[in-house]
Amino acid sequence: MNGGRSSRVARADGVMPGRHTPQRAAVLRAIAESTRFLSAQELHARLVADGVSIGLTTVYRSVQALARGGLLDVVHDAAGGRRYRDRPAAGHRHYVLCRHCGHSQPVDADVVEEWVDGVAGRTGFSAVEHTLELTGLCPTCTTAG
Amino acid sequence: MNGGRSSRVARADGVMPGRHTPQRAAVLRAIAESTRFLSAQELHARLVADGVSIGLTTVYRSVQALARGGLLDVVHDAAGGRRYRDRPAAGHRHYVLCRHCGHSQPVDADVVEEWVDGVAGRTGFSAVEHTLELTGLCPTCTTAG
DNA sequence: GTCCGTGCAAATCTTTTGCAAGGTT
DNA sequence: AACCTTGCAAAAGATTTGCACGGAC
Repeated sequence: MNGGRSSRVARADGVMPGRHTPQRAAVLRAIAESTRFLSAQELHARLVADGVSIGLTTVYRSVQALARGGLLDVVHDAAGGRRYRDRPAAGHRHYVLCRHCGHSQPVDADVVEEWVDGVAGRTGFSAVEHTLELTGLCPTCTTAG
Repeated sequence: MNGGRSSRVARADGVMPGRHTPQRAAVLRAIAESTRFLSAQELHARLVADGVSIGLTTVYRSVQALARGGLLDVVHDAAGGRRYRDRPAAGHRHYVLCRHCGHSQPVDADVVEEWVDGVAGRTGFSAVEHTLELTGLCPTCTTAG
């Protein structure tokens, strides 16, 4: 999907920094294909199941780099582990995750963003950053009961 | 587990599930005394430093029970670990944490709560729950920094 | 050719569990 | 006396790191 042939740091291309390797391409692809937040372990299992030869360590390092670069969004699961999902567009996005099937759906959180901007002024804190995680039961799982 | 049994000793500062022991009282006291979110390990270190005889396991079990009972609020630190703080009043509260000194300050998030209520209707998800964490630099650290 | 990415094993770290002893009610 | 809580040691996991090799540029 990306024609990332440029030397490096092809941000506009949506490619991770660093060299182009089959493993990284696979991680990127696997993440882009899921609407669920996946843990590094799940991601690794998926890749291996798909016949990709990749080590768990590499998956960890990949998602780490991608998250650092802002290409992935991260949430914490109940156990405290990290789960990743590709970030649909530039900027900060929030999601509702289904507690039952794991499906995630972006939600428009402009109201929250604005509120957060105001927090700085109201509290005296500076450089305020935020994390917002929503969970629930998706329409399908709600119906299926 | 806990489950609101008939506890004869209703404490002035909150209901401690289960029996009344010196260790639990100490955990409760230590948590109530701090405006910082503390990890189980930090809490344990503090207690021991204060001369309280208590095991790390007990601290873990205590915060676990307290959080489950809604007496503590929880956040995740950068490493994914859990940190606890007493919940100032009934209901759900949110805070801004100082990334430098760890101090935390409750913020009024009614706007967000209302927005969250609307998310269910807008997305089709049901039983929506949320987690909101804010970090920044507190006034003191902003000035000093 | 150089440097970076990979991957295995081992190391770390946080949190949980088994179980016997002691405290509470 | 009955049952719960404690706490040590060990277990269970998740994530990171050391190091040597192979591929990317």
